Amino acid sequence: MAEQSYTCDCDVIHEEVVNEVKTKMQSKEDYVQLASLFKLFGDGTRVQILHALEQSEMCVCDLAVLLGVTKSAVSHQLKALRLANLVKFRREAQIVYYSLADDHVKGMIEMGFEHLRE
Amino acid sequence: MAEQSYTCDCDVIHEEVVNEVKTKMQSKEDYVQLASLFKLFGDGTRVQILHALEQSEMCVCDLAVLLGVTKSAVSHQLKALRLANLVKFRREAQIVYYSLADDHVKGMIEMGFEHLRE
DNA sequence: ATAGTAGTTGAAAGGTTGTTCAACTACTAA
DNA sequence: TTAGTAGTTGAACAACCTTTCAACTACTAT
Repeated sequence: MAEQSYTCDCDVIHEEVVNEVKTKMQSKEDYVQLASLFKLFGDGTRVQILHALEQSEMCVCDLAVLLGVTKSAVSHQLKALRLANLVKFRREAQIVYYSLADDHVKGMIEMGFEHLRE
Repeated sequence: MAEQSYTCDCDVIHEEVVNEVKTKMQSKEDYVQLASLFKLFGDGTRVQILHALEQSEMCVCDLAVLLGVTKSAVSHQLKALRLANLVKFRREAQIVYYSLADDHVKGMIEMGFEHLRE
């Protein structure tokens, strides 16, 4: 068989399988984007914030007290969650109330906890 | 009200809400464990491996060719996935075949892609 | 036994990430 | 206006993560 320009360091062992699977795969960028989403759930503080907001909308100070971290740390994480459209917020005087943007978050966290219980 | 030893840098604004939410929260370690699970989906290479194995069991070289990375990189990531019981494997002569450990993985990835499409 | 391929592993290097700190804005109350 | 609290932000630092490289094990075939 003709030589191919592999970017890896080994031969194809099951070429048909690889080709078949290749047709089912999404683009590289899609996976990077998907990974970025999961990454947001991949931090103890952030996942706590998300689970807390599942129970009730809360302001930055409430979250800081609940988690035992600084306002700044919470605010930084909320910004990341905001940019990914996982949380939304409303301002009332000086206080900014955060809440979950939709129900996907709840489903993700439930599914995660389920896997751990198994 | 009596002074409390807060580990954060602000006052409780909505004490009842915080106390109510606190009763619904899991332990800190539970969130750390949950975050560790999500962290595994939070890397482009790993999430590609998982999605590929959703289609068919494959050996390390197949995966390396499919993703365009070295055997070593794939093997390192597979080890992490193995330790978290997300994938299982069987050896046949020199070849080690990997596959998904259960159906939770499929559900997680589906839910993630769904959120991105929204 | 020898050579070859599949796969694993530990260390090193570079990049990414999370928290802290200090300075800032936004809004309120006197 | 002034003081005070809520919240945000950027820089810096430390911790962590991913890939690469080189050396290794496991198994096969001659």
